[in-house]
Amino acid sequence: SVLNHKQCESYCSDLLSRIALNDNKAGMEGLDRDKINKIILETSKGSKFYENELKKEQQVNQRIEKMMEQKARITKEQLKQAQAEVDKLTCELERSRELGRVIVHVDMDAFYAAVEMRDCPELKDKPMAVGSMSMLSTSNYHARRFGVRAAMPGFIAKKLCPNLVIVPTNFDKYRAVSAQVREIFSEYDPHFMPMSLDEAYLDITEHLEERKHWPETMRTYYICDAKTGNDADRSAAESERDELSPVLFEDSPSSSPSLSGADRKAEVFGTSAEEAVREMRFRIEQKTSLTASAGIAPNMMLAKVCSDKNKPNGEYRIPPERQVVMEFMKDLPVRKVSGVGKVTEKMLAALGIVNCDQLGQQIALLSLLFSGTSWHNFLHISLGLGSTCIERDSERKSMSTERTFVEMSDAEEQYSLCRDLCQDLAQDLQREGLKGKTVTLKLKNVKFEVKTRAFTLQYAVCTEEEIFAAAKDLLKVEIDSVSPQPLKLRLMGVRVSGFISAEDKKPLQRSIMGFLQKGGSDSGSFTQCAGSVLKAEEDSDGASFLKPQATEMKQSFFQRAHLSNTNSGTDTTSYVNKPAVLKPSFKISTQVLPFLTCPVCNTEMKDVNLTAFNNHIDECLKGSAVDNEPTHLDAPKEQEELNRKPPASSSESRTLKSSSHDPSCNEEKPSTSISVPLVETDEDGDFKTPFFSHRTKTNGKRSVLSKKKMPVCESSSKASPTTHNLEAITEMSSDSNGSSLTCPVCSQPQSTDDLALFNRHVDMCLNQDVLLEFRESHPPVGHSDEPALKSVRGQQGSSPLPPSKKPKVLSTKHTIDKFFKGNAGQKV
DNA sequence: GGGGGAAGGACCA
DNA sequence: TTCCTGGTCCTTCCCCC
Repeated sequence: SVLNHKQCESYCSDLLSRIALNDNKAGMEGLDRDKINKIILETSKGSKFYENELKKEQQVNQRIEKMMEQKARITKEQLKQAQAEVDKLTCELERSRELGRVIVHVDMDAFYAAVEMRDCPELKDKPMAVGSMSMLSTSNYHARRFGVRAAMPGFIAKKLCPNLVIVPTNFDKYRAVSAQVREIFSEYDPHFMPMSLDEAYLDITEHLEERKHWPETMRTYYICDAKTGNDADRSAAESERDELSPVLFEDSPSSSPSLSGADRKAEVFGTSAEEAVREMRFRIEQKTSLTASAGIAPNMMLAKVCSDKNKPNGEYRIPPERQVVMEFMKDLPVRKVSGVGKVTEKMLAALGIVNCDQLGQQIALLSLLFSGTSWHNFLHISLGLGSTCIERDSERKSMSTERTFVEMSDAEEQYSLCRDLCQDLAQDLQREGLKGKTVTLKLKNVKFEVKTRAFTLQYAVCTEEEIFAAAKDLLKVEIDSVSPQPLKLRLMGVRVSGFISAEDKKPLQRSIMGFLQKGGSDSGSFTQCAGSVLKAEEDSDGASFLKPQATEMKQSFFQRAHLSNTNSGTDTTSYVNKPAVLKPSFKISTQVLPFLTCPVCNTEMKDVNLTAFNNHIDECLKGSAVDNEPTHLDAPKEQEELNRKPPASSSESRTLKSSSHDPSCNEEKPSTSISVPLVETDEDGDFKTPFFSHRTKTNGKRSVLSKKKMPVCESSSKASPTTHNLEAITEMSSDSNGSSLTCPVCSQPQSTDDLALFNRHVDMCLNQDVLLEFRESHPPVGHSDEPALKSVRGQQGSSPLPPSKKPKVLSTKHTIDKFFKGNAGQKV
């Protein structure tokens, strides 16, 4: 309402470049673009999608503005220097120009649509498309005359062509046809490079060499009987052209133009590249009743452009001569080149560059405005250069799955969907035997804004649990970041990337059980145990909080565990007696261990199930926190009960966390872990205990245990939650008259006549180096000078972690990490 | 300053 | 009423060593 007419026009023209018809496709020449664009615009206008496209367009315009400002600042001298550099590079590129390879790009014509038309001949003469009302995958050439094309929503296509028939996709069918086509490709190049179900690059150089010596019989193909598929026994009548080209494109050339008589039965193909490719297309057509187009050139870039030249059912060849290549490139619009999309096209157009000839003339300028990668690419294009080596067996870099749905605002539903996606992805990964380190969550909100949030683990993962453990934390941060408003999503995706190489796939890490078992043989890799044995520490609401550090922590723990175990030959059972100190944030599995001592009530348990042990500790902590009294159950009785108990659900398990009973406690504040030891330092921050002499950067405040009860959540600069927590534990461990206390580290009863003495004992029990580092890097929660976590992307709207979530388990990471580092090979 | 992770975006079929 | 899915690569920002 505030825009004037001119601005409106400008906005519309801006938008047109983004959502207007892209007629850069075969079969779409000479359309009434204005009319089509008007319909597209009217149908789209006002939608969230439209608004988002407008926003993106404005961003591109800003980029262009910046670029133009930059251009205005370029001096003649700079340009001259740049030109010299470009000339030098051009000479080098010319010297290394390779014209000796014969590269072919084969592309099936309107593939999905053609398959559907083949299988349902009544569609042949109708405008049709494959896809849904939301999105079309492809359209036939009848539909293209109406402006209907791939990547267009079906409802817009229906506006353009009300009679359009939309057929749902059937990928199993397309895959089967694709396999047939690929069989033929492999006969011309066994190492061909498939790009998708319907296209591939081939290097037929070797084939042509051999082909030269082939007798005619090896280059003769009989016309297939379309009814029986038998290509050895055919009558002349069955070889009518209708059967040769049964499906599509009445105007297109046949792949067998020489066949034009009643006695046509066989086709003899020559030895040239064109003939070999025509033969290949002929065979594809005979085998599948579908047509393909092809480009033949000295490199992949040119071959790709050529395959589009005579679509459908045609081929085009650029001979291996520099002059011809340059001539071909001269008038070629930059947008025809693979890799130049609408944004690049628009930016180049702003500089007056539309075709490749203009591109070549402006490389010096481009070298000052674009990145090195970009302008090098432009230079290659302008010279008609491209890859001459088809990358064989290139490895997959990532795998993902995503789903679009109607608006979803319910967090529980979102977590559930997230798990489903992780499950699907895990199955795909396992099917291909892949494991990756980076888990990425992709979210698209109802405004069509896309966000990706990634976390890189230290070890590769592939199971549903492992992937979900990371993905759900990423999701939680996003949900929390808009809380109390709901996160309104329309798409969610999960990706795993950073695949490990074959040699890395060997299990390097022992599982926690392997670690805990006496002389235990490794039961598997870390990744196997990570999902099933370990669980991220869980928040009171049952969902784990986001903590990339936590995952790192888990891994550090295992790494250390492994190192200490394998490097030193430590008796692993020696750790078993003190599991609570080592891994307070972990849920422990159902493995039965011979001997465990509860660090809270000091009960010894024999042959106890670890989950049950965990539950016991939870109960002890809970009971103590609520009652402020130690929980002392009759050990044998309790053990019996524990062994009967089923494993706790992940949402219930909060191992070794003390919970707050202070009504003033902000629920955002994390409950704290007992993992961080107390440290006693002198005024300079040096440790008082004799065997630690590091100087700390902290203020040297002395942490002491006091009998005075302090609320766990009351975090201040005076007392860290760690102090409170240990205090709580200590209180829990004291007997009723307070004359003795159980050390939470060594579990030995200690006299409490002198609390300072008890404090010192605890200090001695702990590796204080741990706390030193912890305190240096992680000030207590709520500390006034706590640094705010910075957003990774700064201005780009990424969500910083909620401050309250940060230090929860960082302590554990350092504790455990350092603990093992400092105690490798020692008994704890 | 370089390496590497995270996030966003361009581009492709 | 309704604008996908799955992939690669590049750029930018930021942190850490």
